[in-house]
Amino acid sequence: MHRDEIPPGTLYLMILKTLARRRELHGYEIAKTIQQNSEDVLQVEEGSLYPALQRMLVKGWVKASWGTTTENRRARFYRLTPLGRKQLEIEQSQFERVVNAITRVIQTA
Amino acid sequence: MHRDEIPPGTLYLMILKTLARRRELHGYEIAKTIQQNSEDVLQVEEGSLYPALQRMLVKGWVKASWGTTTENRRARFYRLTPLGRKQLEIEQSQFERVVNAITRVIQTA
DNA sequence: TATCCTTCCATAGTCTAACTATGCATCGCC
DNA sequence: GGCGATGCATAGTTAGACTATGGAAGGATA
Repeated sequence: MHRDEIPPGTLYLMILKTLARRRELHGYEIAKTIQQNSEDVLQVEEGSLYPALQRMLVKGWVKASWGTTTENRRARFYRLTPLGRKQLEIEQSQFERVVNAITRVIQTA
Repeated sequence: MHRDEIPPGTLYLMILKTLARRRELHGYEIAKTIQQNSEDVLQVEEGSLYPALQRMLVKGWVKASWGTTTENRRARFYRLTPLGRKQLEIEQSQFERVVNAITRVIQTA
């Protein structure tokens, strides 16, 4: 089954939202969660995910701590910060706003 | 009123769709049409539009011819090619597919 | 034992495309 | 004269998702 590329910018939104409902997740879990929730349409490449998480750390949207998974593997766990939670709201409303606008254009046009 | 940036890739879609229902339009008209149909949410910058039209010419999605506007100005008119029409269908279904997937992620997550 | 898949992290480098800034020209209006 | 709107176009910047690649550790299997 063919997978599509993720439109630049929306990766942040999906990561933020995925983290918002959990206490903490590590990178691999985030990727798998997004893939599953998109019903396999979206595939988050590792070369996209980890740089994005680094940027989000710098921006202060997430915090990270090293730990071990249930399978006893070394992993880095990410948690949303209050700033990240605010950013999520911004990104979400922005997304809806833009998608609605585009939809109007390609319906009305 | 704050305007949002256009997600990379969707500009093609909006231009194609805008041209699909007209015989021909020049660049400035395309920009204004998109802006109006989006209810002023989307602002197509000239520095985005004209390079995009050039690329679409190269791809063979549009044809161009010089003429004069109703206001007697020199302008370049663009028309959709059959290839452009096919591309429109591709872009449109791709857009819906991806947006639906993202929506699932940010609702389910 | 060797091999292979999966899980997990990370970086380097490429590439697309939307952006800002800038330049040009003409028209109408004040 | 100046200014805004109409029109086209290019140069250079930037963000961010991608490919490719590297590593390490676990479990399964031959």
